[in-house]
Amino acid sequence: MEGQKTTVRSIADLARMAGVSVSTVSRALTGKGTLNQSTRDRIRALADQYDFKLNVAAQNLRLGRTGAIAVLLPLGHERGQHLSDPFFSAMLGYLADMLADRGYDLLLSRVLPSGEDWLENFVRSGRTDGVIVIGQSDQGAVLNRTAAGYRPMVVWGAFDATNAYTSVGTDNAAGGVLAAQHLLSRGRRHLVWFGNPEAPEFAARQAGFLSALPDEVRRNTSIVPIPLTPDPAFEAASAYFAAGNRPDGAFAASDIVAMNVAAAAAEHGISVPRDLSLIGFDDILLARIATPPLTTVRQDIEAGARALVDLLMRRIAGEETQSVQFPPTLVERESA
Amino acid sequence: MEGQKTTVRSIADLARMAGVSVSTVSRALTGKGTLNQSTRDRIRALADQYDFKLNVAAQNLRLGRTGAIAVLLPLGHERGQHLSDPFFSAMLGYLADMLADRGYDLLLSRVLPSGEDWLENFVRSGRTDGVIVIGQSDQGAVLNRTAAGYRPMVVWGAFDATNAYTSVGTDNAAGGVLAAQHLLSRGRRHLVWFGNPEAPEFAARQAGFLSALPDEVRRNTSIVPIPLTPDPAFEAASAYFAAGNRPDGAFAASDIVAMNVAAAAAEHGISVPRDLSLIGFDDILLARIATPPLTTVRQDIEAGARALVDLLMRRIAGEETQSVQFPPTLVERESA
DNA sequence: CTGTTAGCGCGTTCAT
DNA sequence: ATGAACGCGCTAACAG
Repeated sequence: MEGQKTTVRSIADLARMAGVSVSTVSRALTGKGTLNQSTRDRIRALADQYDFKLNVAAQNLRLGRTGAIAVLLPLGHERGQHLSDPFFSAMLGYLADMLADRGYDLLLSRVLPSGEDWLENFVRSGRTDGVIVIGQSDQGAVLNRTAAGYRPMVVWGAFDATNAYTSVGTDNAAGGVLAAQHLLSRGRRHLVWFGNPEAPEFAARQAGFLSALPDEVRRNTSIVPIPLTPDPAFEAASAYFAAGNRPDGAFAASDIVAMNVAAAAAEHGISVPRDLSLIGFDDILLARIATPPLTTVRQDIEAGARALVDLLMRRIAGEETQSVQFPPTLVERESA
Repeated sequence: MEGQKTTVRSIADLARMAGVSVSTVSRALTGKGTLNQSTRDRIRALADQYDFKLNVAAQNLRLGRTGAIAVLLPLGHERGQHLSDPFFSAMLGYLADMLADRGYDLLLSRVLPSGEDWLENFVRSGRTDGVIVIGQSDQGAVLNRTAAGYRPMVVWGAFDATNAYTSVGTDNAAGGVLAAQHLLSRGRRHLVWFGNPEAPEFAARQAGFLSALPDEVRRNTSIVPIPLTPDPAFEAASAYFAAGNRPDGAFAASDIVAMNVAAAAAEHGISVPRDLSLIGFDDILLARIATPPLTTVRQDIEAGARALVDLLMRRIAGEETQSVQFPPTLVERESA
C-alpha cells in the first residue's frame, strides 16, 4: 500500500519533499544545466512516483513562447468547406503528428477571412509561435502583407516567385500537363476543365492543362466553374450535362470535384470512362474506391506536410527559407 | 503620420501610457469588475490603437486554467486511421467552431493507446481544461477508469447505462433496425453485415440489424469483418466476393465501408443496387455523390458536436450530466 | 472608482 | 553542484 495522499502541484512541492531547492528540481526535470547524476535520478524518480508534470503554461510564460502552432484554414465563404475535403483532413493528420514530434501543439482554427487584416490580427495576438496557412484561397494580398512583418509563417499553396512568403506546394501546372497528355493519349479531343479558377492552385492546374493542348483542341475546350461547396458543386456539374454538353475527356480541379462530375455524368446516362475519360487531382484515399476508381494526379501530402513543418521550424530559428514545389505523378486507374 | 514607434507589450506599458494602474487596465480589457465608463473606453481605444492583446498564457497561468480543450482520437492501431474518415473531419470542424465560440482553443491529439493509462497520463498532465474523446475504440475500460477521477470529459460513442462517463452518440442499434427494415422491404433475404465489430458503435449497429431480422433470414446472414484501415478494408471486401459469395442485401458499418464494398462488388461484376442493395451509415458529404448515391443511416454530426461541447462546459462548471443518444434517420438514395 | 500588492509555476542569472 | 532571488504578464483581494 503506497501512501499517495500527498499531491504534488509544483516544483516547489517536489523540492520540499526532496530536500533540495526549486532550481535543482527545474534542472533535474528539464535536463538543462549541470547537476549531479544521482540527484537528478532521485528527483526524476520522485516526479514519476507522484505523476508530476511541469506546468506547460508557466514554462511557456517564462520562456516567452506559447508552445503552439496554428493551422489556419481560410474559408472562401462557407463554413465547413475546406475541412470537408479529405485532402485537408489528411494534411491535418500529418501536421498534427509532425508538430507533436517537435513538441508543439496544433491549434486548429478555421477563419472566415473578414476585411484585410484578419491574419495580421491573428499573428499579433501572440497566441501561437508560428502559423501554417493551408491554401491561399483568394487571400494572396493578405498573405504578402503579413509576411512582410511576421517571420514564422509558411503557406501551403501555389508557387509564385513574386510572393513575399515561403510556400510549399505541388507543381500544379505540371500536374495539368500530365492530365492533358493522358487525355490526348486516350484519343480524347473534346475536353473540359471543371473547377474554381479563383483559387491560385486551381488556376495553375488549369493553365498547365491548357498549355499542353494542341491549338485546335484547346479551342474546343471549355472551362466549367464548379464551386467549392458540396451541394452547389454537384448542381453545377449536373447543369452542365443537362445543357446537352457531351465532352469525351474531363480534367477536374480535385478528386472531390471529379467525384461530383462522375455522379452528375451518371445521372445523365454518361458512362465513365467509356463515354467520358475523367481525371482528378490529389489522390485522396477515396480515389481508389470511387466507382470507377479514379485516375488522378497525385500530390504527396505527407512530403508536403513534412516540408511545411521543417521550413516553419527553420524560420522560427531565424533562418531564411526557400519555397519548394513537389512534382506530381499520374496515377492511372480506370476513369481515364 | 501617426507616430507608432512605441510598441505595447504588457498591460504595464499601457497603464503607464494611460496614466492609470495595471489593475485598471486589466479591468478595462477583461470587462470584469467596476470601472468608470469613460476610463474603460479610453483604455480600450488606446489598446486598439496599439494593437495590444492580453497575453493569453499569462492570463491562463493566473487563472489556473489552460484555455484549451483536447480532442483525442484513439487510434486502434494504424496512424491516420480515424482522421481519414470524413465523418471524423466533419465532427472536428464543428467542434473547432463551437469551442472557439466558447473561447476555447482546440488541441488536436491523435493518440496510439499504449498500455492502460495513456488517458490518465494525458489528463493529469494538465495541458487542457477538458477532454473530448472521439470514439471508444476498444478503450472502454480505460475510459471508465479515468472518468472515475476526472470530471471534464465527454465521449462520442455508444450509449451504455453502465458506463461511468458521459457519452454522446447516435442510437446505433436503432440505425441497424432501420437498415434491416429497409432491406427487407426491398425483398432482400440473403443478407450480409460488413464491419469491424470490435468497436462498440459498430457492434451496436450490427446487433440492431440482426435483431430486426426474422429468424430464417438471420440464420442466413453472414458477418464479414472489415478492418478500419483503407487498403485492408478494400481487400477484405474483395476477398469476400472473390470467394463466390453473392448476397442480395448488405449493411455496412459506415459509409466508407460501404464505398469499399461497392468498389469490390463492381470489381466482381456485381451491380448495386440491381444485384445487391447496399446501405451505409453516417451520411457523410460524399454519400450523395457516390456511384450510385448511397442509401444510408444518417447521424446528425452537428447536433452531436453541439451536445459534446454543451455537456463538457457543464461538467467543467461542476454540474452533473446525463449521456444523450440521438435517433438516426434513413436517407433513401439509389444504392438500396 | 481606482491603486497597491501578492502571487500563479517556472527558468535563469548570480552567488556560494 | 546547488541555492536565493527575481520576473515573465496577468488577476484578485484588499485598501483607500
